[in-house]
Amino acid sequence: MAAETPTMAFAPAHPGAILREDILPNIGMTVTELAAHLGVSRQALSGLLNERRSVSLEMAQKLGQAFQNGTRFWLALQMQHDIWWAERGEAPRVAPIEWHEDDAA
Amino acid sequence: MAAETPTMAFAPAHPGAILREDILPNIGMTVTELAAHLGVSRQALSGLLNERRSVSLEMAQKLGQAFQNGTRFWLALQMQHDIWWAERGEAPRVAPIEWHEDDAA
DNA sequence: TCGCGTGTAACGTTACGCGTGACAGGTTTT
DNA sequence: AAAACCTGTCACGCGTAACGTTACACGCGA
Repeated sequence: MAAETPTMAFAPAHPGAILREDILPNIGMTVTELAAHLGVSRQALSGLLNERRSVSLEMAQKLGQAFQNGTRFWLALQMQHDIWWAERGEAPRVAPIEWHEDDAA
Repeated sequence: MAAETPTMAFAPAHPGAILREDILPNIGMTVTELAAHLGVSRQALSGLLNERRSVSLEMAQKLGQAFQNGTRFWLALQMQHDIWWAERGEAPRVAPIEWHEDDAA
């Protein structure tokens, strides 16, 4: 797999993209209805769908319950996305610290 | 594996705990020195070590560079920790939405 | 035309990571 | 004993970000 590869060709999908492209078309609900169902504002869901907001812990919980794929699925998706972009910008550049793993159990 | 198990016996270690117990004792640096090395305030590092703050994206980048284990290591640790606690509190409780995966490629 | 779904901007609230300044207790060094 | 250092923690202000509410605009189908 390529998860640990330093440079990926393109950014991992934003959670909102997954929701918009893979899920929304298959549940027969409008954005307004889904928002109400999740217990969030229509704007909050819209912002996520259009990738203007990140998936928060609370949002991840709600999505995970609604679609039965758990909190971790959505949060990991967001993390993946964040890391990719973080590695593009100017990294803080910290000098490595040489150290040895502790062999004690 | 037990990662997806609904209920784990105890909480995954806080990132600060890993840093405090596994790393700090093996690098021969004081908290003050490490903070300076990372380019963060002593208070910020102290808060993390004592598990009063979470690992931010920026902090994860710095730790990952310093200890050569990457941003993802620290961020995933924090995520694991957050999820565990989120599942303990009162979940938002959202009704499941039945849906079918899209079979189209 | 009217109603509905959607995107978006503006405003205030809340939460949190962070830096700086400051104080206290403990340990080491002189 | 006194000075120097390490560490934890509190207070303050700042910047950022998610969220709800209100409001406006556009598109589409009835």
